[in-house]
Amino acid sequence: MIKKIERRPRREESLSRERIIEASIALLDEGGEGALTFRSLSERLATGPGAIYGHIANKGDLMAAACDAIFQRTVDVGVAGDSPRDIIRAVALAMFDAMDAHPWVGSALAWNAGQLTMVRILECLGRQLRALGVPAQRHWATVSVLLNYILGVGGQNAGNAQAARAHGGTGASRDAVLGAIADAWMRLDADEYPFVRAVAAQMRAHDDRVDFLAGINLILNGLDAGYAAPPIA
Amino acid sequence: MIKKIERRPRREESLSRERIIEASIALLDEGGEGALTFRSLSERLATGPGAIYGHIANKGDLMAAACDAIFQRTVDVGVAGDSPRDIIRAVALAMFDAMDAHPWVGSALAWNAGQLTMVRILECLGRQLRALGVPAQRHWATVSVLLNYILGVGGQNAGNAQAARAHGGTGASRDAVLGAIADAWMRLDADEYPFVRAVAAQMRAHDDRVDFLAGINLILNGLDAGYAAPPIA
DNA sequence: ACCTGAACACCGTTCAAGT
DNA sequence: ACCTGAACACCGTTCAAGT
Repeated sequence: MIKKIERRPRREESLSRERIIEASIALLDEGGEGALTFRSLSERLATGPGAIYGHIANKGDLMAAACDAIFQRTVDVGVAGDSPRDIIRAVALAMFDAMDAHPWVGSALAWNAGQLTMVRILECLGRQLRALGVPAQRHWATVSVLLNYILGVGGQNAGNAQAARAHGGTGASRDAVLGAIADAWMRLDADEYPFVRAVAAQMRAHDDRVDFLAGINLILNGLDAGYAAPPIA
Repeated sequence: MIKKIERRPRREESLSRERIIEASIALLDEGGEGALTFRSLSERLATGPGAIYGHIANKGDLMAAACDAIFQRTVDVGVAGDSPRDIIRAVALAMFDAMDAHPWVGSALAWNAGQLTMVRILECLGRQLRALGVPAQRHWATVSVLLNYILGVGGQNAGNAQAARAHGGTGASRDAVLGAIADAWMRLDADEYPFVRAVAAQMRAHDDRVDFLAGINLILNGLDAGYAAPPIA
């Protein structure tokens, strides 16, 4: 008799929190926020809707865990040797890219200060601020400005992605949405809305990532001038 | 016979878009995001769920209109004679206060560039940037930084309000939530998370409105230094 | 102990039927 | 023309019943 190697059949990897989160991310990436359902999820996992509750508390918990998984490696992008400003820019861009690739993250992302990932990002950004010489009593206010800006852009991106999805496919529909807005702006009254009319062309052609980085730089530049109300213009 | 003045009975103000939006805002203020339902709304308006669709397209439209109504007067806060920076601060604070008083606005607020209110805010902020001497080719990038920051803070406030509502009433529960987070931060590993531990106390005691204004000032200060990557630290 | 899936109490939206 | 409200196709969540 041929000696069969004792390789236990290793049954179809059983239900686990990781497998649930992995499947959730796949569903969200494929179909957007509305595509994650306890029914669609349990179908993909070949189980019943109730089984999921053995591993996660509720849908909010599930969404938070999925966001956490997306941000998992975001903090490690800072290469040793870079300046504090470079590290902040790198981490911010990594967060932007993650939220750009998975737009549903932006809308589901409240502070979630309980999640360890957010704490890790906070720690990373905070250390750079310390290295930049931000005085200790302003540490909290300063990191929270950075994080609020980053998460705010993510949330707006999420809204845009949802609008683009509603108006059509994934590719050129963003241009179509932006173009329609720009056209509407051009039709506004010239006396009442001169600025919006003038800025419409820039809006139509803008690059989200470039503008995002410009905002980070603006905040970093502002650090040098401190928090006091600036001199009267 | 007494001459009755021809004052037509003016039947119980009939269903209208304004009345629907007004009732929606009341429901959202009283019970948060989950309290607005076509059933709860139609009950309050003493009608059937279907009647509402005669005046609004769908729930997204309803939420957008409610947000719009909240921001209606936000732009008029700038008093003539104030400096551009003062006007920007005043408008930003007015938006913060509106989103603070109606936390559901923050989470429902995507760009919504179609809404006239958002265009008006854009126009107001943009004019001040022009007055501050921001070069024309940077107009769009700069207003979008301001707006993304403002809307981002609003979104985070919305998340906090929802968390506070879940954990208890309205008053001291915010302190409880913040306190619980700060306590958790204090228990983190001292070698791995020195910054987060050190900043926990500030976080516990922070004032959202003060920090928000600090962020606006940071951005305004950054304007003077331009958009180029700052010198290596 | 863990999975199953019918059942419950909702939800947004529609539409024949009324007035 | 406009309102009505039952009905439809969902949703998150629960829980007796199975294995």
